[in-house]
Amino acid sequence: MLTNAPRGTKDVLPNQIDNWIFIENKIRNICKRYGYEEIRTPIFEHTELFQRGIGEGTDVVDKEMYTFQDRGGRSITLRPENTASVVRAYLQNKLFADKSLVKLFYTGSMFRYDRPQAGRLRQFHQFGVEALGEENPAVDAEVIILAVDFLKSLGLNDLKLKINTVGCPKCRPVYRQKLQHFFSDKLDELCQDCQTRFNKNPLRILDCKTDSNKEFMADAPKIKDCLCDDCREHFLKVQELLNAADVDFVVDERLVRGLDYYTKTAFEIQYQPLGAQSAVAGGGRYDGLIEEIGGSPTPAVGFAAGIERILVALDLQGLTHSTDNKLDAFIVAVGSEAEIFAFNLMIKLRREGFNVAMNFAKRSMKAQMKQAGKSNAQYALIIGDDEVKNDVVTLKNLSNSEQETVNVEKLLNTLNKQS
RNA sequence: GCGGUUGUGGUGAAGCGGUUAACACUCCGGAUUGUGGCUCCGGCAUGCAUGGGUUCGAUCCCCAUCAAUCGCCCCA
Repeated sequence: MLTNAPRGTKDVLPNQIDNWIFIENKIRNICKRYGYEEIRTPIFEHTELFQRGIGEGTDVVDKEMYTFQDRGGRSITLRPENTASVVRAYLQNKLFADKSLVKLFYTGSMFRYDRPQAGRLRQFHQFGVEALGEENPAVDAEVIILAVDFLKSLGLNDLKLKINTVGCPKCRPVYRQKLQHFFSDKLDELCQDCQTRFNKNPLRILDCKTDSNKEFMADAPKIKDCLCDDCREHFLKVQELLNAADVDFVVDERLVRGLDYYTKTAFEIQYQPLGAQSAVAGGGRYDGLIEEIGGSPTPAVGFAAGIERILVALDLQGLTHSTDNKLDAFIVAVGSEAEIFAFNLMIKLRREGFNVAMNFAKRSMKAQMKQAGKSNAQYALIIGDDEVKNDVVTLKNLSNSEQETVNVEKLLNTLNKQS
């Protein structure tokens, strides 16, 4: 057990790091272009922040949070998502004072006590964006387009953008009620899960895998028939802007977000080959959250994307990245005097800016040469008694096997010419 | 939280209730004196996720635990 990482956690090993850096670079790059600034919030917060922000009754809050008492008796929770924290930071630091629209992005670890499976971890990483302070649907569109452009810039194909509107506190309750009314006499025809959804979140019944193809579903009330004027116009405007920007999307009336704070626009980007965990990014507008957390009413939009899922998707598409850090030279040293000479030379060369390595295991010359060959170095620098005596090194070009004996000055010249 | 499948060395893996746990790759060593990439030779699991149990005997059977994976749920 000692040698096993806790369930649902993963080491990112050196051979994977280049993929992460590739993604992180794309994130910084696109956020800069779109005018989003990076923010880093604590990895844990007061439990109450998430309870209030995400909402009691949601799965995330009810059964997926890593919550514990710290030594001072406070209830602390490892963040299951970052929107609530960003909003908290926005309020605490009065970022709203600087400008009316504050645009932020983040990346980092999130924690959810879920049953792990492919693309679902207990510690996972999200990249997300939050635009706080503007109700204009153009911001919804901007955020969605940013997400799409980001994923495309990674080289992903076959992405599917789904959008919907979930209404606002004015019209959603109306819809909710209509749904409940509609299903009230069909309860016994619904599956177990849907019977609990009936009270908890009737919108989800529409999305149920087992029930959604039942005949009467077609007659279920549609949200678009219940929207208030404001929400309807908002949604149309978002679609208009997406069309204008040449972003393909489908309106999916069954798309419902699991977190309480969403209003109006909801969207999700799927990468189908991922299977059950196909959502690589999801988000929407949350005009009520900031007030819920104690600020003055402030509209906002955002999304989050799952880095690990993106990595799986990249892998499925064969888009792996590696930047091999090629060695300029590998030093082969035989004998204890030569070893010291070689070590000093290695340090000197590194200080000159070269990428140099040597073997510390006192292995045979043959073995060291083998290692030099495998290291992909340009040159092997061979140092034995003779070289030490004459203060020179034998420089062997590993690709054409030519070698010559040179002094350190000449060595620097040759290496410089190469790089 | 529920259900299915799986778990053999650094890796990919074969294997059977009974004793040297195939094979390939990687890795390590060697093929005369200070030289790699090819070739050849040799070495590398007292151990078959962990802990119990059944049995004369278990890596192969049973149970539990842990983990991975797939689906449900949820979501990124």
